[in-house]
Amino acid sequence: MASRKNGTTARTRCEQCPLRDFKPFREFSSDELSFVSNFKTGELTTDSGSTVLVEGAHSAHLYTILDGWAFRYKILEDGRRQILNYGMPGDLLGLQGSLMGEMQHSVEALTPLTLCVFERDRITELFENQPTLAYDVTWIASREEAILDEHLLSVGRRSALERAAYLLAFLQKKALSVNLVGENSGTLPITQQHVADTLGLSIVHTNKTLRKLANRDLIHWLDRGCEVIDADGLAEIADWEFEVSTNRPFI
Amino acid sequence: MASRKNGTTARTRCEQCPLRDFKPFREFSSDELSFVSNFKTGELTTDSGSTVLVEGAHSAHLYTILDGWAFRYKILEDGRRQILNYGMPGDLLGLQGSLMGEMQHSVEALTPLTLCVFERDRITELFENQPTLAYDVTWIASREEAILDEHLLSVGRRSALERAAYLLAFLQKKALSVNLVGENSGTLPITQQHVADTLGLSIVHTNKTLRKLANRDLIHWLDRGCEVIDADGLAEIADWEFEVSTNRPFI
DNA sequence: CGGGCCCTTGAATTCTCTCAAACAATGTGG
DNA sequence: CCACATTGTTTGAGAGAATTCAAGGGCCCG
Repeated sequence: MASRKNGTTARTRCEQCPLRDFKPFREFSSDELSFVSNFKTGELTTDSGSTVLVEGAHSAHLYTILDGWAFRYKILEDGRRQILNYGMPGDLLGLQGSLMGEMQHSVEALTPLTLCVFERDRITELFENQPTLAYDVTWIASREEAILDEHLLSVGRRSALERAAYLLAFLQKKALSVNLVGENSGTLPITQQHVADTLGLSIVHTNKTLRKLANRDLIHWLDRGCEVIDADGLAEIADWEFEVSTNRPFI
Repeated sequence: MASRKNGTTARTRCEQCPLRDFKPFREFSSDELSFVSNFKTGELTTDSGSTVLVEGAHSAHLYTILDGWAFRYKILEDGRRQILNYGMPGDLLGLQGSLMGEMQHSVEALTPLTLCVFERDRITELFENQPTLAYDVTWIASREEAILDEHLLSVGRRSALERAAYLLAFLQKKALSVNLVGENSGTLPITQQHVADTLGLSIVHTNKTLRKLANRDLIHWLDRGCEVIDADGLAEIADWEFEVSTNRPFI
């Protein structure tokens, strides 16, 4: 288990949640807002690199990312790791564990994280009293599924270059939507090992593939991060279109 | 668009749904049952090979498989196809489209299918009046996500032999749970092309890989189907464990 | 200053793909 | 009933992609 800085009580009040100002998210009714405000039992801060949720565990909590980057992954017995998806502000962590008992994947912080903490046991309350929020939760689960579909298509059928292009375009567009990077600024806080473990490639081949993208001036690879220069160019290589989802929910 | 035999009104009454007799599914309260019975607007029968849902479409319907096999897939512009998952009795089709507007993948019948038909627009009713069923829908979405995670791990990190072993073990166990095959009988109604498109391999290499499994007497490959001899042996090769989910929901 | 982590590169090996060809089973029309 | 087209499986061989092994360099931190 990894280290955690601390777990203080709620600092950010839901009524003043900074995420509500972002374009992509939908508005809450005052009823929904007060429910969520009460549903949130605290806030958790973690170091970069710490493990937030562990495969096999029965976590008592459910989190929404308030700030920072995370990733979900699974590992085989001999250590081979597959990164499944990345989490950014507004993303829900641990829903699977809440519904199905045991976590089937782990979650690790890519940067220092700020998480809103919810009690797993109280999710029934949400379904019983807040049908619109329940719908939102299902929407979120369904969206995650759609993204996994796209990842699976990528890993299964795209070439190494296309895969890398897709991943970086995806991360850039997603980060952009929640202001983690700007249109022409900001870096993705990942290493080439993360890219390799997401694409299902070795680190050596990943390195050579990223070099090709860098040589075409689509990205700049920095010390431990990636600056995306031309996300649309990347998306084009991958034959991928980003669907701009406005009005998306979060809890 | 593919051909369809016909689309008659409900034949099978929910109160006498044959799926309710299977071990893995949970019981309904009479209230839930009457809601679902009313929620179901008809029954649809399709030929093997027909397309049930198309990527990009705004389907007005949502289906539960009552009988038969199906698969979900996505294709790239140049025709490369990735099969995402397989559908069997009790599985929900088209939820993503219902929640997010547009279908992001297609669904095709692997055998003749019998589907329960629901109206997309009425899903809000379900969330508003049936919190337990709403929870079930979320559970189902979440479970699909967990399966996709496992597939992604497989395609990303397992060797060709491990991948094939995992897939066949998965299909066999899943089919077994809904009586589509017996413990020592029944075949998976797939071609090697389906296996290839699921594993992200070429058909030639898939053929050679399946041959290895057949030579070890783990499977028998028939004309257009696969007979699994030793599902546990396959699962062992893949370092995979099937989680027996008893009491799982379906709509 | 040493150790650890990350990026980079070359070379040999292994895996997987494409191309090509054949055969078996099925179905159709004459 | 046979000729023929179609679909699915099988095999070999050469080409291409990706892996492992190996090694070196840069940077940060204790």
